[in-house]
Amino acid sequence: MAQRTRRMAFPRVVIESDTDSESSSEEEEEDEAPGAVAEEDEEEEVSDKANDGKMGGKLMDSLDVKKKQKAPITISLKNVCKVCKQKGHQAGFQGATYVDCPMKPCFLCKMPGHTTMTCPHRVAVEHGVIPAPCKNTRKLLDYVFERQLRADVTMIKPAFVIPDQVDCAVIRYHSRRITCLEFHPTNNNILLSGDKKGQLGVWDYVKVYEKTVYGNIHSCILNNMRFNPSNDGTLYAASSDGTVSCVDLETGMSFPLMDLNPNGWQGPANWRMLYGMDIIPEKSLVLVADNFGYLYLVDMRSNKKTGDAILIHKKGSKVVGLHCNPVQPEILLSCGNDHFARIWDVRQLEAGSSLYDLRHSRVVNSAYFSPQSGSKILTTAQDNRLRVWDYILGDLDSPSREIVHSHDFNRHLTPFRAEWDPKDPSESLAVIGRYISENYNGAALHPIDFIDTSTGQLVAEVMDPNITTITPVNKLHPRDDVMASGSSRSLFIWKAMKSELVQEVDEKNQKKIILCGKADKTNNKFGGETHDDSDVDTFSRKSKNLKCEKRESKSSRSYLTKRKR
DNA sequence: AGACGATGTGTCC
DNA sequence: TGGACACCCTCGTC
Repeated sequence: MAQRTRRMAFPRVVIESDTDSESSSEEEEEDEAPGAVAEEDEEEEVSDKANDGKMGGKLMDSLDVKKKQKAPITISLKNVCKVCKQKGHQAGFQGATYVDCPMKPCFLCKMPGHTTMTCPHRVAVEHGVIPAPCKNTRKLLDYVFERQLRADVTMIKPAFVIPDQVDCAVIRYHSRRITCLEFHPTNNNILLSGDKKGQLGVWDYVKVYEKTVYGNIHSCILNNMRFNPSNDGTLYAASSDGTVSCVDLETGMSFPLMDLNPNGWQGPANWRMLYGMDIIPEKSLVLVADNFGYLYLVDMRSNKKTGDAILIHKKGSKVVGLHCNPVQPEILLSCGNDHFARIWDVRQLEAGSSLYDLRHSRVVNSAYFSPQSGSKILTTAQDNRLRVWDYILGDLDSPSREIVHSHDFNRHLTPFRAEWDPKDPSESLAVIGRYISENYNGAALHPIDFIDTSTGQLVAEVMDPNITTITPVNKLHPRDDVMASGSSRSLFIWKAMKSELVQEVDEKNQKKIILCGKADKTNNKFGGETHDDSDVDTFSRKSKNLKCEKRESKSSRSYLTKRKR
């Protein structure tokens, strides 16, 4: 076409690296014919001798000559791929669909040869389920063993209940992104939220208006919270400021249980940050771990550290998660940046004394025992895989299952953590936010995924067209069919209800969306117009009108990749 | 509307 | 071992 002849008339741009190579760019350029490209080509000035498109000594010489002559060489990068910087294709959004760079391995499963869009773990091949080698090689004794070990866990999977409708929300509630959530252990309607600034939110989501943010407890990231088992009016919080605080929820008054930076800022090599935390009520112990690989035990009665810090992960690496077994609280599961999750016996803790080391290929964001029997383990790693071990007393050398799931974005977002549904009697349902977006009816949304960890199947993808931000923090209620989500600075409560019921409830009580903070543009599309500090919008069921239809082809996909044995 | 920057991890030298 | 730099679809602010 005209555009092409024009292109031919201008010298080809040669970028100064030899990677702009070979045949691929030539062929692909012919396919691509946006009008703007030709225009932009006019910006490109390259020496005449570069016409053959090959980089060689001659060309380098000529470039040198040009440099000496101070002739400006401008190279427009507008029509190169922003991912690989090569010509002939463009990565990025086309409408609400993100097109991947074909030169990179799949961003979802990390394997070369295809892109995220065509990844077998994303696209349904047969009724949405990838045939997996589910050969059952378990022996009879295994079943006897399992029944003894998990006597109270039903073997028959009940229907999963998915909280999939936004019931109420506080938009821009926190001043920084939300990092952790916790439901009150006895008061069903209270949600606690921590943020990157160290602030603690207390919200009664049934009364909706009753909300507080305590701002003076920590000076930076609130990483984990646990309730005091002997007084549910107080909460322990571990923060990147190096302290564990004990907070009175009524007053917001707090005192530090432990401060690892008593002398203040002594440079990054000395600043200790606390990440993982859990509690052993029977021993009145708070366990916390820091960014240098050490575990600390704090006595809740004396509020004093007991014993020395113990190196539980690679020296200098962050320990991001601690979880005590619900049945055997002395059995501790830790995980961190050294690519391991480790099982420990708290009664005989010393460096290198772990009972098992569960190897991962990248950083482990979280590791949890199953909530009722404590006999399974679920980990989230930054290699885009969830791993499940079905028995802690079985073979732990490799996971029973690896489930490919998009959650690897680690910077600028709170790390994704897959968590068990505490109410699921079969201990198989888990929830985790998804990083990668999907095109739902023209909107790019990041769903919250419910995954059956016993099969790898995606049970539900929950989203609302008004929530366009990623939702990395999700907590299922310990007793009610309710889920809390933290997305950026906002909190959402989801309920499991039939949509008519939601509508009915909303008509009775419409004011369930609270808008806080500045009213500038935001990705959360709830509201629109708002006023100063805090205002209330009708939950106008914009979301209902916009309610997205699931894409037919992907309505039941599986992320299962590998099943052992 | 577009630019910028706060940020963590991996890889290279 | 440590510094420099590269990063995929962020998100809020100016």
